[in-house]
Amino acid sequence: MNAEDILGYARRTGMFWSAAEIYGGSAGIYDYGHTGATLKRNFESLWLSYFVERNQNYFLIDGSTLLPEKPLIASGHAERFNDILIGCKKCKSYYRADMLLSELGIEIHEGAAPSEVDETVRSNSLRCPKCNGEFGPSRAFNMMIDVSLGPEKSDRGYLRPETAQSAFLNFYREFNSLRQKLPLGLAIIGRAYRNEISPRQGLYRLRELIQAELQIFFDEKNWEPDISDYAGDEMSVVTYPKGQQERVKAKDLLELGYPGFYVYHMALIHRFYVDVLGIPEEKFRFYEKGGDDKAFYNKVHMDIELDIQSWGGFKEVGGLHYRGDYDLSSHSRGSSKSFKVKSGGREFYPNVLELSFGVDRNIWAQIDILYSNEGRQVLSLKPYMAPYAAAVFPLQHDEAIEKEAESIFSGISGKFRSFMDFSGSIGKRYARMDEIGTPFCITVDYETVDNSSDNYGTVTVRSRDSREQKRVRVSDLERFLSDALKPEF
RNA sequence: GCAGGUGUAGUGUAGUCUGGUCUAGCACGAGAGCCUUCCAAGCUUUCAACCCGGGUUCGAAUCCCGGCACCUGCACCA
Repeated sequence: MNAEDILGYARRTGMFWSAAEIYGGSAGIYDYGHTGATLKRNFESLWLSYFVERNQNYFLIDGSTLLPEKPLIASGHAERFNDILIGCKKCKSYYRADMLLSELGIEIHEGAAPSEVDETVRSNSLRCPKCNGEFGPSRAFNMMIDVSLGPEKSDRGYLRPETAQSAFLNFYREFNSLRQKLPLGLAIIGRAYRNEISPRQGLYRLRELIQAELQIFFDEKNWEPDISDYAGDEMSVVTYPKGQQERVKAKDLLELGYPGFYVYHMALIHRFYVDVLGIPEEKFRFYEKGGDDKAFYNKVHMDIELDIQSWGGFKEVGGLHYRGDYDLSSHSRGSSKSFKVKSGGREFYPNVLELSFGVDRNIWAQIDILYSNEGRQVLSLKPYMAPYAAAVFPLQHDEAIEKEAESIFSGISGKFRSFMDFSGSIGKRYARMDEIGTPFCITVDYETVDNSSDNYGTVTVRSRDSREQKRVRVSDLERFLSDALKPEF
């Protein structure tokens, strides 16, 4: 399926669509509908229980999406997001002023204003390297979305460009509140904002996006998660600078020199995608970034990539970044407070390992990879991911059957997200549930309500993928569902 | 932001070049009813669209202008 097909599917089935679409919408801003919002929530809770809640040292926090200017100056975002763009009047090519000038061997101080860039261009009589055309006036382009605060709108703030900053800003308080133990993991699931120039391809490049991030603060010299269970796990990795995709075992990565804690989390992430979400092995890989592609503060930087047909191949859906002590040291400088910690007779800035996931991209990826419209239309989500856990159908229009169906629905609907439908043929109702990935359809038939039948008090439960049915006692339904919906980890 | 393309019911489309027969067709879909003892069946019936604004014309889905949005490429993507 291409991106258009997925958007059509998503609109039709209540997954997501352009925000404010009745006014024509706006690129890079999406709303989730009744199925999409639940799918997203399921992904978030699964992520939370898998990566965060299973570890006694990791905790969920929440942070404001609106931040004052200062922390974002300290983090480097204000400066680095403030590129100056300069465009050729003739061929309309745009350049980043700092890159253009340094290529031409002209020095200009960092943070130069557009007027200074224009003056430099004028005094050096610079022209477009492509067509020798004249440059128009340069202008600042800020990837962050700024807001003005206060009655005079005099205080500048920004919508946070990544959730990570909220974790760094709150490290000090949480570290003390949690009695100064390392490692300490702070997880945030929330929204972030970037003024992307050209948001496209559905949920790939968004101006408002949802991130699920876990920032783990640790002592670089003293963190060795037990990797023995994972040593033999084999996964696809493109290492830098080799640039070739290979199958590598976790223990081999250790020998290649990647830190143990890094490899441990690679294996954890790999299992999350393949075992827990059901992504086929060959559609998952790590892609190591180096050189200019790597953020300067990262010591090791791997993108988590999935092979997504509608996006034309392997695309980034998350990242595993060893950020060193960049974050706490820069906020120490920025705030004039020390975030060094004392441990083992040493005083140091905790290092940070960041697990970062784009929630929207992961939702799209699951639809892309797990939806099939060849023959039957089925979304093969893991049962615990599906927007509805179960649907309850009366086989036919019949008073006793419908009454029993309603009673079953009210019995399970508070515990499992459930759906009920009385209309149309049974096959059509099954098909509708297949399309949005409902793993189980519970059908009340004549035997259910016939006390002379051997099957009295039982219903048929149809599995989405096999279409097979088995009879389950109504009184066992709750246990059946809770077993079947248990996440696989 | 630049260039090109596109914009018709919930979805996918026909019609646009060559203005009228378009009271906008089709398929899927959705609703109501009938039928039906398990996989999008059938029958009856209903619902629903020309992106927005202006202009030309006796007459505009169709031509022109402006806007908005989307798609593709370029540039951008700490």
